Amino acid sequence: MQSRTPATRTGRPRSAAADAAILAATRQALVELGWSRLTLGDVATRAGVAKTTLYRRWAGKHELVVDAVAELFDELELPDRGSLAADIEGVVLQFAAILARPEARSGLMAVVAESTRDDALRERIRASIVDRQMRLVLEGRARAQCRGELPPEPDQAEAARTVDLIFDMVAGAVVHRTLVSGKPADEEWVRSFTRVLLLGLTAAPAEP
Amino acid sequence: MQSRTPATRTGRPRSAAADAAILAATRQALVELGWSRLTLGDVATRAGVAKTTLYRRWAGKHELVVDAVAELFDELELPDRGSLAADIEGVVLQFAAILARPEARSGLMAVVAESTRDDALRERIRASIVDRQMRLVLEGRARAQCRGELPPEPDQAEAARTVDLIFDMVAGAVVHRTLVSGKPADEEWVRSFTRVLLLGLTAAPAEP
Amino acid sequence: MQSRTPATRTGRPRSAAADAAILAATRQALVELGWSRLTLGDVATRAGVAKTTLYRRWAGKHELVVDAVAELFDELELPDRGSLAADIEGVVLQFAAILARPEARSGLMAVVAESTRDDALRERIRASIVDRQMRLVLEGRARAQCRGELPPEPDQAEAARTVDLIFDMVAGAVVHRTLVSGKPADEEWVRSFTRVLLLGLTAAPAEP
Amino acid sequence: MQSRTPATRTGRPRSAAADAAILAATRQALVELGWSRLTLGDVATRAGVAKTTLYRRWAGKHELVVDAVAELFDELELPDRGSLAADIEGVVLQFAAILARPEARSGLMAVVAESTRDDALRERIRASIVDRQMRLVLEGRARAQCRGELPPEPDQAEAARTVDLIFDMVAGAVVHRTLVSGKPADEEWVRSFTRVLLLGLTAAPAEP
DNA sequence: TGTTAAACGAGACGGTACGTCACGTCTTCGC
DNA sequence: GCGAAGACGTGACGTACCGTCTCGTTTAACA
Repeated sequence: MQSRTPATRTGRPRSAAADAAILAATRQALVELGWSRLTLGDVATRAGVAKTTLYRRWAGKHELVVDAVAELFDELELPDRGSLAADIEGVVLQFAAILARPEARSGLMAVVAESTRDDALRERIRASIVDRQMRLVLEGRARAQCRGELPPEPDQAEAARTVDLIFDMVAGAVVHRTLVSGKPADEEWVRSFTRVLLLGLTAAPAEP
Repeated sequence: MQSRTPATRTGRPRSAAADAAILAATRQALVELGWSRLTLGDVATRAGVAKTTLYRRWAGKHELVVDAVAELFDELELPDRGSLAADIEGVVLQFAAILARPEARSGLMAVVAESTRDDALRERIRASIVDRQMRLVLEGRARAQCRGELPPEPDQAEAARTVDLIFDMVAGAVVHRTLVSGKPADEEWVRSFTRVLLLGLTAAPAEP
Repeated sequence: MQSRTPATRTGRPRSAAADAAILAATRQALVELGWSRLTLGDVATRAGVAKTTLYRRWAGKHELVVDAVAELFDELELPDRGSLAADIEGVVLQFAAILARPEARSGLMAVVAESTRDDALRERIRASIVDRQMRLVLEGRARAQCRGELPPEPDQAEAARTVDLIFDMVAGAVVHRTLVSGKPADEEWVRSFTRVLLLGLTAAPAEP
Repeated sequence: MQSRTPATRTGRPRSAAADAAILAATRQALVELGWSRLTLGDVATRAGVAKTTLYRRWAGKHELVVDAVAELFDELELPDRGSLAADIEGVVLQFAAILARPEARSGLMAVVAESTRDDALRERIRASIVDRQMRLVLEGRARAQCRGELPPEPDQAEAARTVDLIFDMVAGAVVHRTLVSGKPADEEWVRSFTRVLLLGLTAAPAEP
């Protein structure tokens, strides 16, 4: 998670249990207190761990919360629901369900806000959170192409741009609906959204 | 801005110049320091104002930044560009230009993050920022209906839902593109986005 | 005490009561905890004062304790007891009484220890504590010369050296007896000490 | 402190070397950092020893420093210089030379300070440091009595009191001169001091 | 034109959390 | 089976901002 290279052989090894306890405590604190009132001292106490142990593993509040929130997105999956529309609706609903949880709501936007000034943090978010979501988009597209619902992309670069666009549209719409408009991304909304998106992607462009 | 009712007659009136100076100083500090390193003491110093004066007008960092950022959205306009597509492209580009400015990037997501736990703040954001944007969507739709590009909406509630959906899709996509993906919402991207959105909306059958 | 020049006119003035409360709390903590277990946070709490207030006035534990202990020496006086021997015995007993108090014992040697590496601290100790004691030696000598018990000193430099010597002998003996040997400098000991000292001084021929 | 020669004794041949290395490292750290900045982790590193090893042998910083400083006083000797005055001058100069060394200055007063609250520490200091010095006083008195410079003491208790007094006067004066007044106990000062002391002890008491 | 009451700058105040440091204890593994 | 390496819980450190509170001083509307 945070230690890329073990590097050392000697000495007492770091407690793996501590990592899990800290991340769980972080999520719990996010639920109860929200981002701005969450303190690392409190997280350490909840985890039954010393503050120093926490600082040995994470550089600060932002990094810690990225890792704690990232674990929430582990549950995102893309079971085959039979059609592209159903697949999209399914994954959007899953995504909305995660964003409906207070531990995600409180922390996610805060770390994104900070990432506009901290490239390392942005990279960490990309690797831990965004890529997890992006993978589903790629998977869904491949599956739809297998089914023949989408034509195979001849142009590699154009394909990447399209995937980016779709990803920003999907994730952006759900995030905005949930966190800015403050309304639930429920089944009805998801169905409307999916219809517009899919139609926009598959209908023949009536360009002049 | 923040004082609904002056209520008093006597005494020295509040300096209007101080308000402007404080908001300008806030934006300057956002540019230089970002949200997390911005302090109210520093803002007061930059504005040539005592901390007390600042606290007399705003309850805290979040409220202050909402107002400071909100002013950036005053410049959003919807000149008639001749077609719905052109109108959308125009306003999305304007929106993207604002989000590209560091004083907006740094602060916007932070207050949105906090608003997930603070209803008064959410309401303030809605009134100061979101409504300014939503108005353009309504205006654009009305203009498109005048032009005959869109059919008049018979169902009031359905119309409101559609406007909400469009708004979340537009704002969400631009925000996600700019702040999460970290890529510019340039003309090419905006054209692609607009094509998909418009196609999805206009080709949409009134499916049950 | 610590602020030589008030320097400013504007702003909220510092609380004089806080100073007194902090120094009293420091002495109380010295009594209960001793030097090494005394913490500034605890002192602040005892004084009913924020830690920051304490740090605004003193640079650290050493400086604070110097001032707190120095006040103990304010009570040193030299009433005329009729003879040089009686004067010396009186002041040595006073000095011993102060060193017998736990708030002095705990702190005094600690700051002296630190002063061997910190010239500013040494100077502060000299000004706050040592000079208070030295003044008594000078006063006692002057009074003895008035009485005719001691001859007037013709050589200025020699006189200074003698005063320094006497001071180191008096203060050193009492401190060593009390803090190193750990035995009380009671009346009997003081009488013996005074006899030796006085005999050594008055019988001393002006040997080259 | 690795022993190059294996010396395949399956006992602990390193133990003695480690002790010496740790004490030497302690003194070196005292010189470079002084008491308050000396840390046991640093001492262990300097000695090429694990912190664990250090804690197995000493209970803490105070105990360690007592032992490290005590070794400095091993060099105190009392060669026969022919007269009581010369003997005193000699030993006082030796004592002053030790107190002039930074490893003694920094540590000695600190442990004395702590010993005012810690009886075990006081006892350790007495046994390791004070008795070493006291022995010289006893030795000097015995030698002076052999020479006939001092009369034999008939009263045992009175004799002990006198020795204590002399010891406190000698050690106290040198310590105070060196560490509090911050001036060197050089030959001139020592000669003056010895003259006063000796005259005070040997002259006939002119008591009324 | 003088009163007067609020707003102003300055900055000290009681707090809270920060991130660091050293302590003294405890694992783990290598020699 | 020591002993180095180092992670651990603990707790104090000194700092930075917070938001509040005096102060003494403008300053503009009212009298």
